[in-house]
Amino acid sequence: MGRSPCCDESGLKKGPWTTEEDEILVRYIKKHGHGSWRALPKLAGLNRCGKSCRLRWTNYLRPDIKRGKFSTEEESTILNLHAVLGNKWSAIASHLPGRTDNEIKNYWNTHLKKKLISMGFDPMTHRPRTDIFSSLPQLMVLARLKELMDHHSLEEHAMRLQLQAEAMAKLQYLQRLFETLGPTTSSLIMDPSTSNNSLPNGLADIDHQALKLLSSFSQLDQTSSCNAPAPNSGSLSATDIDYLSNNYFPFSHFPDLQNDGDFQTSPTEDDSNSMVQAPVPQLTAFGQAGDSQLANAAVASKTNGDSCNNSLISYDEPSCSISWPDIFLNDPMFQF
DNA sequence: AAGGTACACAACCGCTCTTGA
DNA sequence: TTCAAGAGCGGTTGTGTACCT
Repeated sequence: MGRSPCCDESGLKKGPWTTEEDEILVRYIKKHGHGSWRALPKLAGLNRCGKSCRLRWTNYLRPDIKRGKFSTEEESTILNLHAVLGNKWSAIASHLPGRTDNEIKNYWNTHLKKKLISMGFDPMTHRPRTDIFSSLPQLMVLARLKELMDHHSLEEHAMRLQLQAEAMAKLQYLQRLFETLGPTTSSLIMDPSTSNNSLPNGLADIDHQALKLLSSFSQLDQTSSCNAPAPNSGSLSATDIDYLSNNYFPFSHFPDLQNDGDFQTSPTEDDSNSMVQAPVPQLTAFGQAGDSQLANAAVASKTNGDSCNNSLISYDEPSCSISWPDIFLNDPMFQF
């Protein structure tokens, strides 16, 4: 291709636009439409290159542009879409009426990326950072500092921290375990038709090990709404998984460390009650997303008001993605 | 009050993709 | 099929402003 840039002619103005220039551009486009951007500056009487005019119009002057702060719902939508699309700002912008790709890109770089990093997630992969354990003690201490000051003695809190750190380590280990097992096993586990507590030969030991780990969580934090009975020992059934995902995790604000998406929760009407009691962050399993699915994702995260269910989006062909429920976005722990 | 620093956001740059001759 | 113009996209930079020392 190799084409010289449109703006390399000398004498054309660069830099910030003045209100006068804005008025000229808006007046011209309202009257004539933009037509050929390259020809526009000359016709409108602007000493700018066509590209600069186009950018100014599309990113700033267009009448349908929504300005002002991003809402929590918009944040959630951006996070969900970014988890699937990556830095496809224009594609993300197409699901946020009135927002430009440039605006979303800037907002991501200045706010959301930092927020994810502070939560211990890689902003590109949306997965827990592998070095999370290096900062785990600090994170735990910070997160619970206020609670410590308000409610607990030092000794009591130290014990709780220790137990929860241990649980976190186990949780991470469990996650790796499921990653190792791979999607086939995961889907077997999650498939209701396999709820007869069976797994392929050779996996039973690992499964049993995982269950033991999970069972140990129930003893860590009796106060975190673990009123339901512990699951039976043996293989993980779909019922067990439901139970575990709704009741077991002691961290009310810690995301499910789901990695490979075939291991997905499939909430039912009945589940919703227990979720209210135990607000465990939920998974989003995006399909091999076509635009309609992405649109659904955006709509779902916008229209569902309940913070616990806000990100309960599932598709026929789950892939891998963590969603970002409003519970994080609203959590003072992650405000900065 | 002055200088330094960090942050937010508008704008630019350079590349790729699309389209039409 | 080739080539050039037009348009779009994502990454980066520049600038204004708020905050801190």
